[in-house]
Amino acid sequence: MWFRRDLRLADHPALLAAVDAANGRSREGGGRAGPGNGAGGDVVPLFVVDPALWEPAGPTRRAWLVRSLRSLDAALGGDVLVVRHGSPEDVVPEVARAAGASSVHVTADAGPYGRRRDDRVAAALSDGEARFVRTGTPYAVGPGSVVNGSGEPYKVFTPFSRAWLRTGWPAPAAPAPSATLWRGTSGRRRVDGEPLPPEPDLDGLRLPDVGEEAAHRRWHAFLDSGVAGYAERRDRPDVDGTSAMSAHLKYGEIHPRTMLADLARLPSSARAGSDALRSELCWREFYADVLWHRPETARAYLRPELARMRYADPARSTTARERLEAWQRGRTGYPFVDAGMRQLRAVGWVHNRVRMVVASFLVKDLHVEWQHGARWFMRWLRDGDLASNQHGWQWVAGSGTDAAPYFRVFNPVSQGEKFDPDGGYVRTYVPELAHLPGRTAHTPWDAPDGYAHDYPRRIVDHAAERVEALARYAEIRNG
DNA sequence: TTTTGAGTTGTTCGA
DNA sequence: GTCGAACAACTCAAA
Repeated sequence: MWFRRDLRLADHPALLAAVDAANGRSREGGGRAGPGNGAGGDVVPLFVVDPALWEPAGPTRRAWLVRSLRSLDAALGGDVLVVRHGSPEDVVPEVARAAGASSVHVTADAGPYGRRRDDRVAAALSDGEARFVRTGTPYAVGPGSVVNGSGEPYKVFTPFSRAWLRTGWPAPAAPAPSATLWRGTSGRRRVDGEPLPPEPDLDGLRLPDVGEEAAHRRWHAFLDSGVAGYAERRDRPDVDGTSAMSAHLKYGEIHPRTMLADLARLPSSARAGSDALRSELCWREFYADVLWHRPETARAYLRPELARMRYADPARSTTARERLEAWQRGRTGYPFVDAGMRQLRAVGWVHNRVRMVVASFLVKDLHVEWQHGARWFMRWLRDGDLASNQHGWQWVAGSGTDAAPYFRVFNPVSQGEKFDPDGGYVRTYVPELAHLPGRTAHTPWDAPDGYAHDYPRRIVDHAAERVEALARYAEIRNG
C-alpha cells in the first residue's frame, strides 16, 4: 500500500483493495472472505518522500506531512510504516521486489504531476511481478467523470454542482479489518525503511493538531456546534465559523465522502449549514475537475486573453517588486489585507473571504499577475492544494472559470468593515492597530493616533488603482 | 440548431 | 442608513 495524499485508515478503498489482495482474493471478483482470513499474506505500508513534491512544499506543509506520517504510523501500530526517499519510479518497484508484492495499491492521483508520476511507476512495475492498482480518488466523484449531455466537461460551477449531485457518490467504505497484518508486526521479514525527514523550523508558525484522529475530532466538533451557524458565520474571519477541514482533506486524513455522508444525516434544522458546506466541498471537486481537463492551467491562464493585460513585473520593476514584498509581509497599509497576509505566516492558513480580498488587492490594486500570489500562497498554506489554489486565484484575476464581471474589484476597506465589523480580526494579526477600538481598526488614517505604533501608510490609493484596473481590462476587451 | 436565461463571493451612485 | 440600478456585454448550459 503506497500512501500519498490518503494518510488515514478509515473509508479507504485502496487500502481495502490491498488488504484483500494480501488475503488472496479480489474485490472486483466479488470473492468472499474464507475462514482463516488473514493467513494469506500481509501488507507493506509505504510512503515515498519524493523530492519533486517535498522541495516545493515549503515548511508549513513539510511539517504537516511529517506529523501526519507519524500519526499514521502510530495508528498502524508503531514503527511499521516504511518511509523511503527518492523518485517513486525507482523506489516503488524496488520496495515491491523486496517485499515480494503481487500488487502495489494506490488511491489515484488527479493532479498533473501525480498522473504523470503514476504512469511512469506503472510502466516501471510492468517489468516485474507486481501489478499497479489504482482504487478510488481523493474526491467523492472522480475528476473527469462529471460531464454534460455531449460528454463535455462543465465550465461553470453551478451546472457542474447540479450534475455532481445527480451523479452521486458511494457510501463510505468499510473500515480496514482489525486483523490486517502489517509487515513489521507480522512474522515475515520487514522491509527496510529510512527515517522521516526532520521537521522544519516553523519560526513561530502555529499548526493545529494533525492526523486522522485530529481530523475526525475537528470534524465532529464542527458537526456538533459549527454547522448550525455555518451559513451565516462562514464569511466572518473574526470568528471560528469555518470547518477548518481544508488541510485534513489535502492530506486525505479524512475523505470528503465521509463528510458528505455525515452531513446527509443531520436533522433538517441544520439544512442551511449542511447545504453550504456541501457546496464548498463541491467547489473543491469542481476545481479538481477543471485541472483534470486542463492540466496546463496550473500555470497558464484558463482564459488566455487575460495574459495580454498590462501587469507590473516584479522581475523587472523595482516598484513592482517592492509592492509585492509589502503585500507578502502584510505591510500594504490596508488593515484587512495586512491581517490576512500576516495570518498566513502566523498559522499557515487564511480565511476564505480574506483570501479573495488579498488576492484581489495584489492583482487589481498592485497589478501583479496572479501566479506570483499563487506561488506565495503555495509556499505557506498548510492546505495548499494546486487545483483549489490556482483556480481560486484565476477566479479572482478574472481569468478563471467564472465569467465574472471584469468590473468586480474588491474594496479592501468596505470588505473589512462588512466581514470584520468589530475589527477583532485586524487587531489579532496587526498589533500596531491593537489600540484602535471597534471598526476604526480598518481606517487608521481617520484616527488621530492611527499611526502611533509604526503601522505603514497605504502604498497605493485604492480608488485610483480600481480605475486603473478597469482601464487595463478595457484595453484587452477592445483588442 | 436556436434561443433564452443565468452566472459564489462586488462597488458605487443616486433616490 | 437602505435600496435598486448600473456597471457592459460575455460565456455557458439547457430548454
